[in-house]
Amino acid sequence: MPVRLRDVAERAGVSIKTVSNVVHDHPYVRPELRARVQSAIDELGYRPNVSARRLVTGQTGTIAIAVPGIDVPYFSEICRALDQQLHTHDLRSAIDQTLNDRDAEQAVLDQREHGLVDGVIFHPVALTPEDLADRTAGFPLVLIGEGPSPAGIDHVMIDNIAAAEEATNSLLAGGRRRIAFLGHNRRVLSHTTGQRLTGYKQALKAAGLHLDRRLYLRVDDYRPESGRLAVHQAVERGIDFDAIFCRDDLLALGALHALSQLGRRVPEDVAVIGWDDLTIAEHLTPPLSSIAPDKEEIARRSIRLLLERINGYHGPGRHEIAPYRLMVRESSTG
Amino acid sequence: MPVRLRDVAERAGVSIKTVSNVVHDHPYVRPELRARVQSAIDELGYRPNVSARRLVTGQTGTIAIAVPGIDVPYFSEICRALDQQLHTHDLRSAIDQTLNDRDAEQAVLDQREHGLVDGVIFHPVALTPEDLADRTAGFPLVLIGEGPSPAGIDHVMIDNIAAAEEATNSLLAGGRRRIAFLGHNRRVLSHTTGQRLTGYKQALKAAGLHLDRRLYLRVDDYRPESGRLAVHQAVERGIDFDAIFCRDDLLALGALHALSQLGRRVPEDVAVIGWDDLTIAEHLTPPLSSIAPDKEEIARRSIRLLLERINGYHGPGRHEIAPYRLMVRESSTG
DNA sequence: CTGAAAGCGCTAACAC
DNA sequence: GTGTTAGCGCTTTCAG
Repeated sequence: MPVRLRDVAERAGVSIKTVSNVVHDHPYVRPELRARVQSAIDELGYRPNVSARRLVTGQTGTIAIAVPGIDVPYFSEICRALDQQLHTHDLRSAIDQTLNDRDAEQAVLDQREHGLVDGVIFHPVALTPEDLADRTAGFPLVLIGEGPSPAGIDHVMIDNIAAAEEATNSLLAGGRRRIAFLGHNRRVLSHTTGQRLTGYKQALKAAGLHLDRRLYLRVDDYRPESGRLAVHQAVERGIDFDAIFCRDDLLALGALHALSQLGRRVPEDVAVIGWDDLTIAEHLTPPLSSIAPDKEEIARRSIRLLLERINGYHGPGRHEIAPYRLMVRESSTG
Repeated sequence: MPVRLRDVAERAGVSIKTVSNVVHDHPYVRPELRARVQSAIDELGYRPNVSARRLVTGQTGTIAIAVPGIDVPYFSEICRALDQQLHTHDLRSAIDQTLNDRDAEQAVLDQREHGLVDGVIFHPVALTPEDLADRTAGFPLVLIGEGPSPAGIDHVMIDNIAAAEEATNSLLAGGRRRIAFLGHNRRVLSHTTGQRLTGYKQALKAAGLHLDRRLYLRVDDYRPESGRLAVHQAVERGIDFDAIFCRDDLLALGALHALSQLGRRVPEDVAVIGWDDLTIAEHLTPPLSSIAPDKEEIARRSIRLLLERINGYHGPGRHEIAPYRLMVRESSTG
């Protein structure tokens, strides 16, 4: 049923090779022949069979992007950037959701199947450093995010500690002294949260403030609702704060919601800073200050590193730091 | 370099077929042999080659999902639902961004390459009815969204007119009389906007209100910033309104932002209703009322229709209406 | 129950 | 410049 190269060749009265040359825009095909072949292609509606091509070339032209959840805005935005940039390299993306599941993350390391993609850009969250170290080496892989990064593997991230310190400092500069940290994990501290918390602590320490662990507002996950509840609970317990530094914008959204419900004005009574600078951040009420990782740059660098691996680089793991900016908006001003 | 079936066969001292049987969990393989083969697989680290398998079976086990933008929250949420449900069918998804580009949408209809996916679930926005009608028939395709739906093609959507009417009615029931419609297109009216506008008009007409075209707040695109600007402009022009029915939640976000900047209270001065019921909607300030399309059901139905096509159904196009709910929250209450 | 062999559609040497 | 042909790794009849 499907039209093959051979069918086109017969129709045009040429050899398979000539058709292939036309399909691949090979130069040195007599214009007359080219035209004849092209019309045979059009008439027959020929479509190259990707699987056959992949089988023989061993290349798929596809890069896997593995993230915890495609509908988590930060990852949606990262995926959009990666996908778009991959297209400029004539590559396509294949997005994988790991849903915070360790087995699913193991599966992306394992590459249980061969010939599906040429490499993978991976934001792990559930894997341990050992998991990563154990991986079957060789397959082109670049890690993004704040997870563990064993020696041999390329990694792109922003400087979370510095960014958290800067955010906290801007709160301190605004005269805030009781700064809560929203997003401490109720169970094990995640890599991401840990680094942001470290920056927060460093800033407080540098300012000569003592650390009040009651200001760690804990959550089980990073849904806005969890942020909202955590802030309510803190207030119920009589914990006093004049600012909240949030682990990410989604928790910050929940915090804003809670503060509004509690009748606390933002930023007058409580200043709020988030992280990720989601597209929606500047339109929240009030517009949300946020750490803005340079997502385009994260995408650009991880693609570059991966392509080098695919093209044969076998050296040691590279560790790249992408830029970020602190976007100061109304939620933390004044 | 890569380990092939043959390598495993040699190592285990059996034929290729036997290895294949083990890989596919074929019954009737002597346990002893199975064990021997399995350990050869493990020792060698055998990974089946997907391209080869696809070439011979003609199946990819992959469904394309084509949407305008993967970082537009509504589509992220749809993609998440589709991807997750496809996994329960042992299918994987391949997400395509068309970026509102007609050529890119044409390309998904065209399927310029063969053997990449077994079918596609497609939310077009830029295609004309003729484009759709002209498509090379035969390839399994299901449309979602409010775009044109020519006779032969399966389509899943919600009843936009009824939903818009219901939303508008709830505003009317709250005593609102000057209800603006935010999201009218400055140039050509999109299918989606058109249907929602129709429902809005019908509700006003049924209530005996006359239509004031000055209440159509126009935009060039659906970014929050466009919604914010449109509301500012309306106020500057002295247009008076006590409610805004928004084409979608992102525009509604911009509207809330504008109203906050203008010092108009929501819902006291102006009630607001959005559309899509994004995850963030219930956490906005104030929580946003919204039409909630049943995304899981949209995913479920479109997958079902597509699988039927893939499994040989060649009948006429089906048109399915998925349910929706009006989520009434603070932004439109009182 | 296991083995041998044909061929999926394409690419790329290698001739001509 | 164009044609011939040998595989890429796997599935799948069909024998045994």
